[in-house]
Amino acid sequence: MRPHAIAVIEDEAAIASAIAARLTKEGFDVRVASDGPSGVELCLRTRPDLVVLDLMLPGFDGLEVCRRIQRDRPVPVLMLTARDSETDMLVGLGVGADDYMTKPFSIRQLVARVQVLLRRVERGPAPAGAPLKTHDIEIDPGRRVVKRATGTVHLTPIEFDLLYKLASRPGIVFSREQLLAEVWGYPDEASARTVDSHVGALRKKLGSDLIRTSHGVGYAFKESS
Amino acid sequence: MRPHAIAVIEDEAAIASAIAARLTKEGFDVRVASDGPSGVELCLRTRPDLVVLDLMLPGFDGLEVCRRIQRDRPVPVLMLTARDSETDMLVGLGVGADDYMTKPFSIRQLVARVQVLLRRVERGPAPAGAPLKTHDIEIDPGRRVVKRATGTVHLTPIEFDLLYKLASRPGIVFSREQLLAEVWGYPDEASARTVDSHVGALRKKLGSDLIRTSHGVGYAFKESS
DNA sequence: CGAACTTGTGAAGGTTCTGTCAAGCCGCCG
DNA sequence: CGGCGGCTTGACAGAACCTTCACAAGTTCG
Repeated sequence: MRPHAIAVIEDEAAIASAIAARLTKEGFDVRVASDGPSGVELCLRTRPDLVVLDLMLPGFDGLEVCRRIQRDRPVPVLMLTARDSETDMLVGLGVGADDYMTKPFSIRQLVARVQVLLRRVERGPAPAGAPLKTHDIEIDPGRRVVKRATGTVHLTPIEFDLLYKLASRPGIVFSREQLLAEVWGYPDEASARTVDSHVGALRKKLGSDLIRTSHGVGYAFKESS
Repeated sequence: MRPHAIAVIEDEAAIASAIAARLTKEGFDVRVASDGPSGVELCLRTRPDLVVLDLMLPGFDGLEVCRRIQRDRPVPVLMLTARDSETDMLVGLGVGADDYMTKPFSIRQLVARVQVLLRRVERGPAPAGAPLKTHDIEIDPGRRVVKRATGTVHLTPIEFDLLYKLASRPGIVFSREQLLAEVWGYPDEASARTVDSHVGALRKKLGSDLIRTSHGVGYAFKESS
């Protein structure tokens, strides 16, 4: 599986290199540009799987960059902004940004969101998100659909991500904190009990034996045999 | 399963003690230092699993502390800062901080981030634990499941941790105090007799010859032969 | 062999964790 | 604006678990 390519367009060298270093460490193929025009050029040339884009850039600003990149082809964009301004966000989302972070933010959080975004938008020629099939159940991350013998089951976005995460490593026990970090992306924005609720919802929809409770530890997807 | 050691380097006594109290309550082994030089000294001496570090310190500042600690060996750092200053964060991340919080913050949030950071690090270089296989028995810490020829055996959390500890060094006798410290984490949270109960439970479930009693000393897992 | 001490065992009691439900909040759409 | 689906949170009951205790059984050593 070829590593995901990520373009980082950010003029402050310190933050650009911090982000690039961490993403590289996570196994991504990272390219950096430090102003608007070269950022657009970089994206058109290398066709990254995801773009991390600063809103404030020399040349022309992040919104313009975002528009031009998206004109070429749809690509997930994680936008960064210095101020916590709601209008910034609205405008940003209006031109095709998929997520949004306000500085200061933690690099960890950024990595988590990048991963969530990539999975969420997983599609296209690369068969990266192969459907998982097991126990008469089929989980298709491309179409975000769950099928079983009796028909298609409707899951909410979080339910789907949670199920996919668990099913990606059958038998392995995930702690609530781990799930919050990896499925939600934001460890602090939900309490551990929230995980229980969603597990409960999944069991109600899919049957109670699909997800095993490891008392005092967490949850695991049922193993194939 | 020794408790994680955490160093807190923070000059404001109120904040330092609040953090220390909460982390201690969560089961961590906490040490506090109130200025840069003694903070570095503390870290070099006690080699904590994680450092909570204030950016603004008497002596030399948090960045310098961070650099010196990391020079010794890589250790996750959670950085605190008083102001919501962007440059602070950038520089902080540049010198190896793994996460970043702006005062005022909630202690709860801090604890959550500490746990996420520790978990993250643990999954990294030290693969938490490989499955142990011996005597027709398989102990898999990732799945928290015990298998034997006759099928899967259900163990409670402490039973599992205890068995894994003993089985990790077959033939070696562990004292009750040692087991309390390493499995329970806190020696004083249970009496030595509690260990006996759990050993009894394990024998009942797995057969009485798996765990050998060393009279007057402790218990040991059966040697391969 | 017997006393002193250690360990095995089972059950009671209290504590913590989980399953479940419903209320409240938010964003979206009509 | 009002309804709706989805997410989070808190409350509560029930389940799972841990600790402790008492006594029986075993071990050590004089």
